[in-house]
Formats: sequence, structure tokens, C-alpha cells
Amino acid sequence: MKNISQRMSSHKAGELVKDPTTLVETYPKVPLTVDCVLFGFEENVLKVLLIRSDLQVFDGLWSLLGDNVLDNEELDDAANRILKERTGMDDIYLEQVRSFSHPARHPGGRVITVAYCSLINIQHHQLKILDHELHWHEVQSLTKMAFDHFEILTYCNQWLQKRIQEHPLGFNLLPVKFSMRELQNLYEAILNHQLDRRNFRKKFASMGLLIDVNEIEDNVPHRPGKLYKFNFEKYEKNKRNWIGIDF
Amino acid sequence: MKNISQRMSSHKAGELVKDPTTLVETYPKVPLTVDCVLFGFEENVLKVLLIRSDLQVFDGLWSLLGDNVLDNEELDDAANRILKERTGMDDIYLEQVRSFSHPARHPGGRVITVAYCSLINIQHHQLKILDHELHWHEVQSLTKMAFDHFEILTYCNQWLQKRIQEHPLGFNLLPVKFSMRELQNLYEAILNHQLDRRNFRKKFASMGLLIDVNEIEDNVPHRPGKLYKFNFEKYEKNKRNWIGIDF
DNA sequence: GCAAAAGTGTTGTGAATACACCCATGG
DNA sequence: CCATGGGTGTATTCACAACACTTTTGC
Repeated sequence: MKNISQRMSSHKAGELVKDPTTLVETYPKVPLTVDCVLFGFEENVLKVLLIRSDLQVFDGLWSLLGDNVLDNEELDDAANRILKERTGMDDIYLEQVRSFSHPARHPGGRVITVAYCSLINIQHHQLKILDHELHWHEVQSLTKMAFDHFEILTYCNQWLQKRIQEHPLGFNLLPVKFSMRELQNLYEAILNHQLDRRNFRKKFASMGLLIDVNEIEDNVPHRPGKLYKFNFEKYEKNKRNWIGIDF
Repeated sequence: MKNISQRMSSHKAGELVKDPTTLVETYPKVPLTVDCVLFGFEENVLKVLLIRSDLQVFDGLWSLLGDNVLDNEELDDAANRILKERTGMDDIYLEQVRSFSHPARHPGGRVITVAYCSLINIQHHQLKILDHELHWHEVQSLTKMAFDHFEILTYCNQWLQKRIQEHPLGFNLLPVKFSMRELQNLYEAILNHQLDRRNFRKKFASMGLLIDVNEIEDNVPHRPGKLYKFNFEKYEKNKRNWIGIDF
């Protein structure tokens, strides 16, 4: 396969390429997939939606939800399509994380994949995941998966840990109305770290991004907590710009 | 082109795929390139290394340094290869940023590209860039480029702004020995923001990651500043783990 | 009244900010 | 001696961390 130096020497320096289509036809082509890491939160545990691998070499192992990218399909669209096919939902938080390209990552030959993270509220789509091949798995309990999917999951989990500290992603995993306790449980589960309850509440109170909906928890065997929803509009308006060296 | 539902219906549910190679052969294939955003720093200005596009439709426009990914080549390797071909250097800071996949981003048809950022010290490789098609361009002065490269550059520039505040990347753009003034100029150029000189020095002093090499600047028309080098070993040992909500 | 979690305030410490003067060097 | 930028210190403000008691509800 030609690399750029060889191609460049095939036409005179300074001479312009008139037919880009012919040029592109000389490029090697690779099979490209998107793998979605669908995170959810249930019973105070961070979970990920997995499917049993249908490859015999990975017999019994779990894999991420992936599919090949279609002709002329944007990667974002491919990820949204997979999400829709699996959960029936659209308008879901979804973000590209990174590409994985180890030549031997797929037993069927060279396949490059682009990992996407999505955070979904498990309550909101329980209907579609009755398919017995799909399963919400505790993130912490996984060690081995099909392909390089464990590596991808680990990377996305770290990405999520960092991301959730700087952006209000967590609210996508919670019900629209949630208690402070639920919010804190979510952060503790994702960060895998205990947080001081008073300081946590103080922090969110001082941000002024939670709206008290004047409702309280129901059916709890103790004093019910107040419910809040997140003020996405205010957040979008006041997004801060970071200046500050910190490492 | 088949998507996953169609493929899945072509073999019985529960039946395992025995020949992954045949499966992969059914995947659509796309031309894949890597584009390197090579940042440099000179005359207190952030620059990027560009080449004149050799496509006629982009006549006169500048483009990033890119090349197609070779068969069985890792993306990281492709990026390093391009870097080596263009600057003659290896062991350079290089990181994958994200993929760009708009179907019409390349006039020759569907080409997906993965953007990499690299930070290089302009002084260290002046020899190889005498090629008249290569040029260090001020990042701030660019508005229009070939392909979607202006979009990629803008994205990478923002990525760099964030990254440099949390990781000691900046030192890759400076000479091994540098003055506090040079360091601050670099940060101000990248962040596009003035910083208080005393607080900047205090911050870096308190981190304890700068080694005083007991040398001073030369040939400056004023009191010469002390020179430092960055203590990469100490940084690697003490890398901090972030816990803290901030948005 | 007991268990269980909600709700709340203060204090200390360290970091970021704002700000002004003297010093060393070259010309 | 003058111009230029190097080098330093302090006071204030703010954010974070640590920490304990009272309140409300279900049972």
C-alpha cells in the first residue's frame, strides 16, 4: 500500500490533483464500527448494557452494543441508530470518546471501532430490554469481555468519571425528579469514592442549578427527602470558562 | 447495506458465528485517514504546521498534515509515521483527539479522519521544514482551510486549551531550559488570556515541578531571568487523582 | 420510642486574587 | 541614568474539608 511519499512522487511537485475521487479510490479501506457504552444507574450501582457475543470464539462473553457504520453515515448518526435500535430511545446524551484500532482487536480481521458513551435512565426504557440477550451488568464486576471491549469499557468509565465532575451529565441517569441522596449515590457510584453529605449538598446548593419541585419522596421507611430537578437552561446560559492551571 | 438487525435475522437466534472473517467481509469499508495538528510556539505566538493543499478544488488553501492509514496500522502508529515523515522526529508528544466523519468532508467521496494533536518545539527541527510547501501558520490568523480542517483545528485548539491547564503539555513546546517569562507567554498564547505574573510564578513555584538549572538568560536587553527545566519524573510519580465537582 | 436518613452551620486551612515596589542588566 | 523586565510579599477573599446534632417519618 502506498504511503504519502510514494503517492506524492507519482505526480509532479506543484501539480494539482484535479480528480479527488480517483485519489480517494487509491486509499486503503477498512471496516469501521461504532461501539456504544450505554451506562445506566440502578440500585445505587453503575451499570452498563451488554449483549452476549454471537461469535463462537467469544462463547459466553459479553460485548458492547456495536454495529458497522453504514455508507455515508456520520459516526454520531451510527451511534444514535444503535442506541435507538437497542433502547427505542432518541434524544439521548451521547458522545464520542475515542477510536480503538489494534490490528488484532477483532478475530475476523482488521476492524477499527469508534467508542461512544451514552447515559440512560434505566426506568425510562425497561420495555425494550426484555430481550434475553441484553443485560444490565454492574460495571465493577466485569473483568473479561469479547474483543477489546473490556479495555474500551474501562477507558469510557474513566472518561465518565472525569466528565461527570465537570459537566452535569449525571442527571441523564436519574429520574427527572430526584432526591439529594440519589444524586450523591450516583456520584459516589461513578467516582467510586465516598463524599461528605453536607459538603455535597452545600456544593450543589451553592451552584444554584437545582430546582426545588416542592415534592418529597414517597414510600421510604424514614424521613422523605425533597425532590429536585436540574435547571439545564440556567446551566447552559452560565457555562463557565476555565482559566486555571491545575496539575 | 445491511445493518445489524438484518444481519442478525440472517442466522438463527442463539446460533453462534463460527467464521468471524466471513462476517467481517460483509462490513462496508471506508477510506480512513489521520490528520495531525502539529502545534508549535515561536515569537510568543501559537503556530500550527500546515501544507498547501494539492487538490485543485482547494487551490491556495492550507491543510493539515494527513495521510491514509495503512493496512493493519494502528492509528497511533499512523500519526507517528506522519509526524516522522514531516519533521523527522519521533518520541514526540502525540495524542488522539477525535474523529470527523461528515460524509461530504472530502470532495473525493467519503473519507473518515482521526485527528491527532502534537506539540513540537520549533527550534528542534528547523532543518526538515525548509520544504517550501510547509509553513508554520499563526493559529489565530487562520479562518479558512481545505476540507473541514479549520473545524478540526478549532476543535484541537480548544482541546489544547483545556489540556494544558490539567497536564504539563506545554513543556513540549519550549526549549528544555526555559525562563518563567517564556512559560507564561506560552500559557497566555494558548489560553488567549493575560495572567498575573506574580501569581503565575507563585503557582508554578508551589507545585515544585520546576528545576532551577542555575543558568540565566543570555543576550536579553534587561535583567536576565533564571532558567528552569520541568521535572517530568516527579510529575509522573505524584500525578493527582481528581475528586471534586466543578461546573 | 426506635431506626434511619434528612436537614443544617461553623471553623480552620489552603489556594486564588489583587496589587506595588525594588533589583539587575544592557545600552 | 534610564529603560526593561526580573524577582518578591502581603492582605483579602473564597472554596474546600472536617465534623455533630436535631428533625422527620415509618414502623
